[in-house]
Amino acid sequence: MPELPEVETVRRGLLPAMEGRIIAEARVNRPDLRWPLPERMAERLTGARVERLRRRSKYILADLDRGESLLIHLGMSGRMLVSGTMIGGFHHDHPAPQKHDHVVFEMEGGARVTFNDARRFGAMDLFPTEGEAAYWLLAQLGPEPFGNDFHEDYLVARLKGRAMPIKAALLDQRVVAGLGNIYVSETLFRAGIDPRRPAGRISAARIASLVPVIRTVLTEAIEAGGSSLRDHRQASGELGYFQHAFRVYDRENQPCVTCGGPVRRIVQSGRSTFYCPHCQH
DNA sequence: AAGCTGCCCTGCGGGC
DNA sequence: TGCCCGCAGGGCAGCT
Repeated sequence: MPELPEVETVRRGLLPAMEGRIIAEARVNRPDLRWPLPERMAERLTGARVERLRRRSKYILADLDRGESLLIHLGMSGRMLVSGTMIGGFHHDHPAPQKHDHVVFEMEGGARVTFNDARRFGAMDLFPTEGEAAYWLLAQLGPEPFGNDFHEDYLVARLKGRAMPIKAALLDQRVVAGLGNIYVSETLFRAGIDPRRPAGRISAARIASLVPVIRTVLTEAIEAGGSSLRDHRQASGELGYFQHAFRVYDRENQPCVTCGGPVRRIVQSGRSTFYCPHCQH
């Protein structure tokens, strides 16, 4: 499900319930998600204070006051839902427990945060906060799209000589962190680049043009609360609405917003790509 | 070493 | 209504 905009939307929704607050009780309803949960996770979290709630790529990171950080990944179907707080002047009651509620945080002050993940491609782990750079799930990640390390010269150099299609290259989290299947298709459409083209054979100027396009697409998506196709919910349970702004994603055979020709769907490395063969070269 | 494919898992929509 | 198939916002592991 969640790419950078969805994860950022969830993080922002969790901030008032979690940042600066103590986890009064952590409950773990099963021993594993994608991988086994860390040893004694419930005990290691219960009583800890969340000093900061950050995002890196598609991961939410909660720095605790005990030298450890909690990593949360939503996989494809993961949700983090807040209840028991005031939202927009109304009290948000605790809902009935749902199937696939795998981890629950009761926060001091009455908020409850529930991690629900039907497909269980999500993950949680604990790592030493000081050891973040060496931590295996984060060590290989490329620059954040909004960070200073992500710029035109970097992207041109990083893709130079690469034979893989530009679609696959932008999906590679070592090149740039946080893009997924939706936003790569949307980015390449806006940049007018054919997703099948070998990354290293696209002119430097056109590769450079991807940098501001990526930032614009992600910014617009965050402002819309992400894209809700199937699973994505904000922490409040609300839907995102960027799917209404899709120009090509999930629009197979519908008219291109620019030329009116049909949007095409192809499969690249096992995943759908949507593009306009008339507008993208 | 880069670049493929398979696979983890559940749920849903469409066709018959 | 039920069954089967294909497909889904990710990314690791194991090949070539």
